Amino acid sequence: MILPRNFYDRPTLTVARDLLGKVLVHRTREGLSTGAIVEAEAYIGEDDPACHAAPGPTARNQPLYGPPGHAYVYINYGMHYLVNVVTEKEGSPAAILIRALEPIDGIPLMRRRRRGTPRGGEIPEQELCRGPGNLTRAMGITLTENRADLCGDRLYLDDRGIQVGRIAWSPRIGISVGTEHRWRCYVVGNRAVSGRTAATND
DNA sequence: CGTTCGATGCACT
DNA sequence: GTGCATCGAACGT
Repeated sequence: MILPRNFYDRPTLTVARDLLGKVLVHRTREGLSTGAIVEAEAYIGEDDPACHAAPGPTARNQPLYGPPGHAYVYINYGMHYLVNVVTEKEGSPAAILIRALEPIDGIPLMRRRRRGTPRGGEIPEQELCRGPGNLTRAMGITLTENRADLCGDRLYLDDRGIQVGRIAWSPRIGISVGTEHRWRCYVVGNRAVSGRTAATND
């Protein structure tokens, strides 16, 4: 079942928790690729210094201010695409960064997409979508998907009734401000979760 | 095992 | 001009 718009129109931390175990689906001309979300981070409002909405509305962060249930994709470090799902009602900027997936469908396609990057051909399955930059690469998500309606039929989230194990919360990864919030949630012990060497797991 | 550091493009000040 | 919501190669232990 495709998640309806009202799934996203709720408090962001609640949506983040409920995202774990849901299946991200991307249909392209190349084929279908899907994976279960095992790690996500919330970015909430202009008062969150790590949120792209912190400076107020700009050209880039416009999707954050838009209606829930849309994708917000941007370029990070000049070479990685990062994908978020927009939450909360229009005008209240918040989103959830998808940080890791457990691959389900289209694994050969994921491998092909990551080929050409270092280690492309021989990546273990559990590492294909480990990390926000890696998963967009494997899923074929680029700026073309920015603002995509997640209630459409190209890029969406599917509830397949997957039960995840224990969930934990930690500070968000890779930021220098807003570290007081434990707004990163993940499936404890899952091999596809990023940040494995840090004290940010368990 | 651990840490450091370069790549690389663009939004924003 | 500055600073990234990253990744992985290259080192050191």
